[in-house]
Amino acid sequence: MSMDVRQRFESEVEAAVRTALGEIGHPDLKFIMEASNLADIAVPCFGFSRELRMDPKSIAEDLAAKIAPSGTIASVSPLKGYLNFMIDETPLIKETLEKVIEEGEGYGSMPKNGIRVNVEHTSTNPTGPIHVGRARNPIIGDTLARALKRCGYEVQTEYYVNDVGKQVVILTWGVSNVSKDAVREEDRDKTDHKLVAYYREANRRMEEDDDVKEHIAEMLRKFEAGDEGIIGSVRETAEAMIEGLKETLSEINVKLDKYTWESDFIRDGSAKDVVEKLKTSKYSGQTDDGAWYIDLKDFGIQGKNTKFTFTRSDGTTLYTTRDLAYHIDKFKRADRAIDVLGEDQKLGSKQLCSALEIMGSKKIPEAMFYSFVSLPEGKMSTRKGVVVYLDDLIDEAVSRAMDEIKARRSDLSEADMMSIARKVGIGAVRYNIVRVHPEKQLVFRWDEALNFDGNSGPTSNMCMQGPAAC
RNA sequence: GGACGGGUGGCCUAGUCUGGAUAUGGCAGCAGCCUCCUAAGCUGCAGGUCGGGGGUUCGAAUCCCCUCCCGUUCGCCA
Repeated sequence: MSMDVRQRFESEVEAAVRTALGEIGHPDLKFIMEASNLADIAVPCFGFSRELRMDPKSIAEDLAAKIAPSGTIASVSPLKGYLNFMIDETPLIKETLEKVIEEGEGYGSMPKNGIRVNVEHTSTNPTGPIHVGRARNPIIGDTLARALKRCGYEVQTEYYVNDVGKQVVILTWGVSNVSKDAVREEDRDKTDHKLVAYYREANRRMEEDDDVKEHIAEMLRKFEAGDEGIIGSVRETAEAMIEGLKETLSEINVKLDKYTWESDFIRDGSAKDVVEKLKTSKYSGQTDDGAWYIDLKDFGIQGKNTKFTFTRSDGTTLYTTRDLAYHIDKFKRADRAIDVLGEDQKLGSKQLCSALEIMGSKKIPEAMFYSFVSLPEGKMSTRKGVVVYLDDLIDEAVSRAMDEIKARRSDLSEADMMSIARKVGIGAVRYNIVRVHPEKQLVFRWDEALNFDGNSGPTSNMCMQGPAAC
């Protein structure tokens, strides 16, 4: 493959500077080339001062005088100690356009590199609809996955479903014990929205009624003892919830390749294997009650408690134990694993990595963290019902886009207008999330989230589609 | 208290890893631009010295040290 115009420009600049330095008697001086908004390539001459015993400004002037524009170099000029090179734009534009036409949608993609990357994202607890507090997760994850594909990686996206533990058991109790009349009818006809009402009611009753509390505790004990009936009904509830979440995700063009269920790692015994393996480690120990832990103080974990518990005193496994089994499984299928996680998972993620290291895993997952989106009035909570659902945000975005389209393109059919409104509205939502650094705290405001002006999804869409339309 | 993030014009934000020239955009504000093509747009004006203080360097938003504010976290929860 021959060099493109840009690469040619770069090597011509490098050669020209090298030659000019030779002409002033210093052919071996090191220099850097950088992009700037004043030049296509700039070479700062400050580093030469010491050696040449001259001020950078004069050096740049001397060097510029010795370089004549040729080939792809359209001009050379000295400015305040910099040597500024401009590229000849005509061949650059011509070549770029030719390439865009030739490669079409694939333009900008890198060749396949054969590296398998697993991107785990979303993985929200199946206890309620996705709310905007966590909406960063699927959007960042999906965008990352798409970018990695463009970079030539073989990408698989994956959702880890937490169908184990207290929260889903509470939900399951609610679904089978709370009557339909006891919950407020949800207006949205989706399983996640319907089921969350039972979750809230179950939580409320559990707090008020000790019998309910005991019943749920009993279910949890049976679950952990491996009671197939309970495990099965919890799984069923979680599956129903996931169906609703999948609909939401598909609304924002997110489709995950694989759903992995936490309970599977209990059933297939791999969580137990992790336990046995960790017990043999020199870092492991047991409390008086019989719970097992590993001490991670040698692994950069600091604080008053450096112990990471991996079994309860009754020998049952914990979330993180299962997560270890899950990551071991992932690495059988991928060369790299990237986990998109809320910032509350930072310590857990670190512990996971250390434990994997102790177990002798050659591969360690990479985490990408994001901070939760909050409301002006504070944090969102599914249990308390203080939330803005992603579904509502999507609807609102699409409806606002629809208003705009109606106002300017009344010639289109209703169906066409709707189709455009969906693309524009959803693009606005995704772009609004992905445009800011993931770890930056973000407060959700309707007018900002749905602003279609300036630095927004719709504007970038137009920039992309404008030229194509021509 | 420890660990880990974030702090950039009135508001939002890029740049920080890999130190360079007048610190990137947007929103809001002001002044303009459609007898034709998407004005969800464009042009111009005004506004910041990058939380604060030291240090390294010819040069610091960027590296080092100290400090303040905000967030997350430190469960035999998930």
